[in-house]
Amino acid sequence: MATELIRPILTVDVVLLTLHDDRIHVVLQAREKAPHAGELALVGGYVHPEEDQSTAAAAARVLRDKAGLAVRVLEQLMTFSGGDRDPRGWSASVAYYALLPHEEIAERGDASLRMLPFAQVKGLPFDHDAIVAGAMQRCRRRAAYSSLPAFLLSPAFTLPELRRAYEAALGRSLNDSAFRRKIDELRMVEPVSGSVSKATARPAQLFRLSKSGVVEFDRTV
Amino acid sequence: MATELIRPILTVDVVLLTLHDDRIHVVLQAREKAPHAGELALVGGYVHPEEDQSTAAAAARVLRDKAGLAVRVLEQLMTFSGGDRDPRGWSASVAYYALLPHEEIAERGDASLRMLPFAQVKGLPFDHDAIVAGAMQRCRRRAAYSSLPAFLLSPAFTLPELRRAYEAALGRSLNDSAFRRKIDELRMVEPVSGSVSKATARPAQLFRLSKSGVVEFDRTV
DNA sequence: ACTTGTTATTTGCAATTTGCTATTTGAATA
DNA sequence: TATTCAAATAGCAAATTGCAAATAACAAGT
Repeated sequence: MATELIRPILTVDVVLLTLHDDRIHVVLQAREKAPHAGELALVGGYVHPEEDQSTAAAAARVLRDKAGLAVRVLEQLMTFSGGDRDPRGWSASVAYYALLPHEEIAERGDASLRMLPFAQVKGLPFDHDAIVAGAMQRCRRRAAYSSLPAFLLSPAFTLPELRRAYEAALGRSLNDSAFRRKIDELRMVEPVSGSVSKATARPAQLFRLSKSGVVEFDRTV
Repeated sequence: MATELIRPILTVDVVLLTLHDDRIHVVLQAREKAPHAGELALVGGYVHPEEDQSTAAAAARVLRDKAGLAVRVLEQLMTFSGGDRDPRGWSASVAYYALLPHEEIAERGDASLRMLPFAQVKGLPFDHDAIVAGAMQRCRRRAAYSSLPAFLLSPAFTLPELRRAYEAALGRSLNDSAFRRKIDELRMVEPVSGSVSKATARPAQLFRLSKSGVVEFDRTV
């Protein structure tokens, strides 16, 4: 049957999110090739069936090869498709989102990476604006009942830092004492020895996640 | 570049969910062609780039042509991919889930459709077991803060019916009076003239959704 | 050493939300 | 007309959440 012969282009795109200045930032990279060469866009690339075990593996490979990054959280968002989204033809892009601490980008990330506050991300090529918007919406919702925002931070963090990560992800401020109570009841974190001095005030206790991956809770955070 | 020439197979699969006997059922169809000809599997098919505007359009087309159904809710779940999931080669399947009232299937659905309680769905070909499990998990979570379960019912329904739909979707029983209070506070439904007699007891008021699509709430239902 | 400023952390209570149970209502049936 | 059944409502107890004051720890200046 002829239709089986027409196979669309399959790509992956990764929405890299991090925290800076108490705001979620999107990590972008100037495109090396046409179309839209030179323009800032999501980190992405073709799926290579002969070497990628899955689209998730393709996303991890692209992150590694093009951005020099390894992430602790890489989750699939959804697939964007159609004949108009890419001038090269009918295509489907499996979009992923990844969270990583800000230091990672500076220390290990490719020098070509740029960071933009989410609110300022617009005018990206292809349908990348929609992909970014979708990723933020997913993260917002997921932040409400999971440990996801903790992955915007280093493995060891303070409770005020964790609260600010949640606030940035949720887009609203949280009551501090209620937040601590919840984190405690949900058994989300455990203390690690050491503390952080914030220069001119009482130092905060350091914590780490009690489970290594993203945990979903029954209740809201 | 050679890798651009190797394009994987792209398909869509739809997890059709409905309510029967207060339990979520999955609608399956015997496959017409190899591989796995004759076996029950998800309704699905190839994406046809020349006629499908998007994978969502492909899913709607497949539902229409292979199952004879039009659904009010068709949402993307996620994409399943890899070299092992289909003997025809490296493939990606964009999975969707759809909800529809039980009567629809009997009245308009193709005669080849079969309905199985979710708990009994296993041993499906390809990775369809995983796709069904993913769809149920997504629906469970989404049911907690949206009007999704209402789409398992006819457009006009009673509050006891709506509660049972939520209970089936959430997998736990709900307190009746607390449920009514929530539905009221969320302004989810509005009464329609007429009522339903349940044979031997007080008839229930009929309601319809106040918004036509799936609505997400800030609070839990 | 002592005071002041700043942020972390704890505590207690008020307000809200939720869970539970009993009561009332409306229709079919005997 | 009395009885039965499920729908719908009402009222209170328990749990959760929001808020604000009190306390703690450290740095820097007096």
